[in-house]
Amino acid sequence: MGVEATAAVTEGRVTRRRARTRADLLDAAFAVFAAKGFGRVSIEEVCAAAGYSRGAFYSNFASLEELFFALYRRRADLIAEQVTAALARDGPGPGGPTPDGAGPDVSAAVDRVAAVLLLDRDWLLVKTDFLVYAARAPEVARTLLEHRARLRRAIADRLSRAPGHPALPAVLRDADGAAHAVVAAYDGVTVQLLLDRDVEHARAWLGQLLTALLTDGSRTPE
Amino acid sequence: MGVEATAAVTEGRVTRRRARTRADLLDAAFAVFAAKGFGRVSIEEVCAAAGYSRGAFYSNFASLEELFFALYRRRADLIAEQVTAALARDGPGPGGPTPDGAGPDVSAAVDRVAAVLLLDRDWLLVKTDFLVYAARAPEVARTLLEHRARLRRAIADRLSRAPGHPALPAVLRDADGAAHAVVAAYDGVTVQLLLDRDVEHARAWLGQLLTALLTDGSRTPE
DNA sequence: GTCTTCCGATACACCGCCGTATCGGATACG
DNA sequence: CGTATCCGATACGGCGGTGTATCGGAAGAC
Repeated sequence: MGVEATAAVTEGRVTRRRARTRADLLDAAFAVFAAKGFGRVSIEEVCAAAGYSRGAFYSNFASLEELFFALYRRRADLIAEQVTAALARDGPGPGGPTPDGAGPDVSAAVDRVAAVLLLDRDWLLVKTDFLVYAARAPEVARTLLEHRARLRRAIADRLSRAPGHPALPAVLRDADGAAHAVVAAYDGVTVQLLLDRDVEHARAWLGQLLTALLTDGSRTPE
Repeated sequence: MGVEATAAVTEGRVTRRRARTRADLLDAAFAVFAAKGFGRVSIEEVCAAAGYSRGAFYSNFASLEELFFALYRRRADLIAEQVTAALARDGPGPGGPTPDGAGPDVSAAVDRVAAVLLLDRDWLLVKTDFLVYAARAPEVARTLLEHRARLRRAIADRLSRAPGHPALPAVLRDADGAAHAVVAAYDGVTVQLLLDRDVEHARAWLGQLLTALLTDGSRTPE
């Protein structure tokens, strides 16, 4: 993202050192949050991990929550980008056009998306912390809901653009319903993955689930 | 489980007042945890909410985590009981034998289970806190995984006992796979419910999801 | 190169909470 | 009803973290 750079340029004065420290703090915070969980982390710990003093922290953030939000937003936007990219990049590529039988090339897209979403355990941990936080703070929940809605829209778009999408089971009314289902499946698999730490299994399992959801149940991929 | 009661009887002395205090502390802790989240709660807060001093706490628990575990176990066992009960109580009851077309009377069982599982928001909050905790503590995760496995077994049993279970989509290999899917769907819906607080929607949505998963996709319930 | 501006390190006062030790009163038992 | 036992309230010392105010030094402007 060039956001920071442009901001640095446009914001009149400030920058360079400051941007660096801020980024360092965010990175360190991510690691610490992932390891111990937000709510078990003190400002001092973050500063220590980043190699700065508390003065630096208070100069950049008003509270630990503010940092947490910034951290989440940064990463969430990045992931969203990657997902939409993974959804966009398709069509009959050089690798061969949808050789599988489980549906249109939706299956390939599913695999790519699953790879992006389930890759980073630390992110899943932090994300779940954020969920727990949002569950008790309605305004924060709004943010998260909007983010999820954005993702769903991307998925729904992709699904309705798919060649064979009439294969959708009737219970999920439209592409939007299907997108809801995809997100739910993703969340469900995430929970299991957080507990058993078996990424391979999770990925395969998510694939199966999505296949079961998105394709006509009468199909048998084998 | 009658563990507490038997323990009280068999453990020679102690009891009455003590059991009361312990129960009070657990109840108060549940409320406080649900409201603020484990990790944002101090021992003092729990004691204050329960109307006891810290001395009472340390006389009954060694740490806040110990209380948290006891609390979770108590409630989780209770829920598990209710779920298995909801699964067991079926067959063509007085209300009419499975008038719907979405599958065997599995559908009715699904509704009952969904009612039990999604009813209490406070429990969902505490449960998610516990998940987050377990995600970072492998031994705790083991406990949770076993609990989930128990639930899955009950579900799988119920599914394989169902009249029309050949309707299962082929992607979910067997009844156990289907049970996995059910749990995943439940977890997914839980996440959404935690954010939007729409219980009605969640219940209906879980029903749809499970129907889409468990019945042949070619079916159209209308 | 100087000067201004800004950033982050240090020092300080403070508070909340923890864990323990002690003690008075409640509780069960004979 | 007396007594031994247990339980929980209170008091204490201490630690860790917070937020602020001050100051020295780096970074950019000219």
